[in-house]
Amino acid sequence: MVKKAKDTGTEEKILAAARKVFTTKGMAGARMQDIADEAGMNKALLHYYFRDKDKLFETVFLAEAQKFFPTINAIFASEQPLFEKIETFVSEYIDEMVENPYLPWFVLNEINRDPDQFMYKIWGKDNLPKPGKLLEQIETEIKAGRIRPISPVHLLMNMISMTIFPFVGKPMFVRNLRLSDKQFREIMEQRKKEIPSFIINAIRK
Amino acid sequence: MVKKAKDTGTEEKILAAARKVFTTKGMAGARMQDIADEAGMNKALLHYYFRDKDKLFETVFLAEAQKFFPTINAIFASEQPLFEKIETFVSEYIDEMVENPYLPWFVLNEINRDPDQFMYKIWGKDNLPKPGKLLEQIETEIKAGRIRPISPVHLLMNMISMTIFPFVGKPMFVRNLRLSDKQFREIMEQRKKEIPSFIINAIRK
DNA sequence: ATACAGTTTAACCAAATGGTTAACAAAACT
DNA sequence: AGTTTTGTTAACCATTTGGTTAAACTGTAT
Repeated sequence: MVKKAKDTGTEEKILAAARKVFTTKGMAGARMQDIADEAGMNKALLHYYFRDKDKLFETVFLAEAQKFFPTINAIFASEQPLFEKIETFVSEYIDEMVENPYLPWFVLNEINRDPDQFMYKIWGKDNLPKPGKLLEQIETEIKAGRIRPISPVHLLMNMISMTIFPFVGKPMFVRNLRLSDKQFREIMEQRKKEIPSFIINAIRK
Repeated sequence: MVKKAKDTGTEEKILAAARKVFTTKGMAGARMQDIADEAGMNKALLHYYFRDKDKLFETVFLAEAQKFFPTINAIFASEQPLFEKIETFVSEYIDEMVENPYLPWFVLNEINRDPDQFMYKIWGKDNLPKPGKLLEQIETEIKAGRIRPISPVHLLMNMISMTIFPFVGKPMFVRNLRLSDKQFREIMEQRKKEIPSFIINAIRK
């Protein structure tokens, strides 16, 4: 009853290939044959390890989605003061996306395909991300007169938007601002400081 | 040689149906039969009016993309002072997207599928959107000491991100913040004021 | 009425695609 | 060794899907 002995890691090869194909072409556009080719093996093997296309996709997708919503709850719920929390959030997200630039597009695509089904898979029924604490913190700061009055929802949206959107719209930005890939990465690196400072300037009294 | 006489507007029906199906399922996920069903007619008619799937898609796509990049160049190049220009941009874009919420996702999806091909189709070879003037304006304001020093590229990215991303990530926001469709629309309406004021607070000295 | 062009449909076709199967190879086990 | 279990492949199958065709229908001009 030992686990598969030798094994060059066929299963891993499949997952890697599937990830590549699914993330670039999406579920509908991906072909099982493409994945088999990419993995350098027979198509039937995909079915041997992962029953069918749906199952394979779901496996890949869940693994990727975990990256996209990483320690989000931990950050939201932590005891850090507001400004620090913003810095942590922005910085960690950008780091993740610099390494996997296709991620936001892939995940958002799925969310759009079937929002309810999706959210349910990621967070279980009740493990929803709770921005509640963060929203409270914002209100507290406003009442204490330390930051300008702003609807917490808008602040949250602004932060998330500025952090994630450049990656979703990367081809657009790269093309229209005539950026090289290296330049783009540098700019994203800068944004880890730039966004928090932008936000803080906007709200600090 | 009169134009097609009668005509209940078959061509328009096809386009409307195709738009609906393509924008919700994407090019790869859309089925010609779906479109025919949606339009209430025989599949062959689609080919009669628009040779093949690619042509039909391109027709729909170009029409939609025009909405997404509407008067963008006019705004960028106008003589309005910086702060007003920001207000105009945000406000016009949000108006457009409130009416066609699927638009950003659809267009960005295509850009990702084939960035070069796409950009080429939208703006011709040279009709690229020129953020140059806007970027200059920003630099002028900085030199004049009226706004804090900030890289124009970041400012541009921030503005575009805050404006567009909430629509791309709508299902995510709606779900996690537990918003009704009506509430979402109200929030977007608020953002027409909120975003410019947020930006101005962030950069004004 | 008849002819005729443009329009619409049902039936059909070939290629693509997800999935299966039966045979074969390689370990693992006795 | 031989036998059983696991991994891998080529060939195959059924369905889906984009696209075609030939016939039928519609209106208009002759």
